[in-house]
Amino acid sequence: MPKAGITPRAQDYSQWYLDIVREADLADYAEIVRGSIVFKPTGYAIWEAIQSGLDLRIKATGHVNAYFPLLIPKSLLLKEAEHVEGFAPEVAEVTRVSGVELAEPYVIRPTSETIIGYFYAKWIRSWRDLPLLINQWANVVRWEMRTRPFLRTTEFLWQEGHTVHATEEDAERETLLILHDVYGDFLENEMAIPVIKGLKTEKEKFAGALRTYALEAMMQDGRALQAGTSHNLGQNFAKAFDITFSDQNNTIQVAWTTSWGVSTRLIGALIMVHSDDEGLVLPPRIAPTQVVVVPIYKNEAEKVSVMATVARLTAEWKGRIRFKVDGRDNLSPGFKFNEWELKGIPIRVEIGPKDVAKETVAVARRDRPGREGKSFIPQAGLTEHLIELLADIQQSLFTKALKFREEHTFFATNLAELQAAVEQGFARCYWAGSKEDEQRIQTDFKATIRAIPFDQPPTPGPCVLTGQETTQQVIFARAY
RNA sequence: CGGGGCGUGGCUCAGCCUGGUAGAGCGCCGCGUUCGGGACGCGGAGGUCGGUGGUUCAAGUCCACUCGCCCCGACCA
Repeated sequence: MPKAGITPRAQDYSQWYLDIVREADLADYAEIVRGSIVFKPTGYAIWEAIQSGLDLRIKATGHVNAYFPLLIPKSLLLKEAEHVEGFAPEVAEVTRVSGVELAEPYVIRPTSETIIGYFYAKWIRSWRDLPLLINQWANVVRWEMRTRPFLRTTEFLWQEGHTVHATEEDAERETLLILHDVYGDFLENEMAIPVIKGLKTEKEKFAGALRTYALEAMMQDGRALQAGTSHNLGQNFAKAFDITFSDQNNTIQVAWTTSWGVSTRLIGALIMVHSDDEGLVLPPRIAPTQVVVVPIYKNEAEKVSVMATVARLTAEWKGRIRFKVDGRDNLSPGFKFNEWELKGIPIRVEIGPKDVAKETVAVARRDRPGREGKSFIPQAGLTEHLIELLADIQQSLFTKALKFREEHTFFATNLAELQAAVEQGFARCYWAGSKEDEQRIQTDFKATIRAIPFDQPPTPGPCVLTGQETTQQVIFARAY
């Protein structure tokens, strides 16, 4: 039974997504600021959980955090030709202050390669200064044409890593380290989102990059969402910003740089991968609250004994389970059950007079909504049971998402199959086409090459478009 | 930016065609009864009708402009 206020996915997937955002109280429209949202406390708490999981991994791989200015002199942005061209349409400028025209306008950063490049050129003198491994948590502004809460907003929050290396190999190793050990590990193990990792085509790569690697996830409507990118910038930015160093032989060398980022879009991915028609579903490792306790009583005497039991049981949870007790007196238990399901709390524990008498509790798991996911278990050993259950929910969410992706991925040998596949999910196929061919597929089928996956076949086959023999397979999909 | 739809109490919407001074349900506040899957009764508060300008004796209603949101498309994390 779908919740009041939530459009079923099958009826209108876009509307379902917006309903979840509103009903789970994640965000509010900042209708006075075009394309912007307010991250409400529940939505921001999810971002904080994402931040802490990523920050841990970013630091574990040797990076440190810093912060660079929001405003970038316009002249700096213009230094890398391909980069300018890529971002020009979506850059906002500050041209006047107090009514007076500025001698040189500033742009609000759409990303920080340019201003960071300027400072890196100042800071780096010797091979001993390398590698330089810095990350920043920041907001950026891109004036996109069409916005959607979390998935694409005018201003968004993200982290952007910017590193400098002495050799091309080092830069490439860094780019892949981030892709696998930071993003891939975090997405799959913390967010329970299975990803396809691979290389972007020339058409899809970051403006100014040598090559771009990305992680692509499948949403429940079969569309792809780029969850993160890691760019090997080669020497393009180093040349434009004069990032050079003296090597061991005292020869001046141009450095190699990388950049990589994930954004608050991940919250959108989280919603679209796991949630259902009952509301939000949060993986336990990301959920700001993992267990909610709903006490049940109908008079003061029952309240006293129930709350005593709640206090005794939850005392053991501190430091092991993130939980809260819903002590609101004005709402019925049934209302609370529905509300916490809507908000995606992984486990609900109900404790009433019968449980006090029988030394049991009712435990409901969110990944199986309604009464179906509810069982009565003894109070003895409850803490361990809940911890195991959280791990089980985490695992089953990942397994379910992976199964969905596999069931919606099809191998295409011709254009008709390719079209049919991208209407359902991902199309995997041999590809030897040009950039123009890729554009044609996009025009005809609304699908783009999301990735050239790392796992490639041992044997060649005919290109889905040209028929030419090739060993390269790609993933086509409609994308967010 | 192009095509379509929509802005009226916190939310969902009616009223607009055919101008006459604003309504419903839910929510909210108070009191009481309730409480194991979205409780009920009684009483109450709450709206310069997205904004600006115009037409008119009179505008939520008609006209123009503008801002924002949603859907589809092109651009993108």
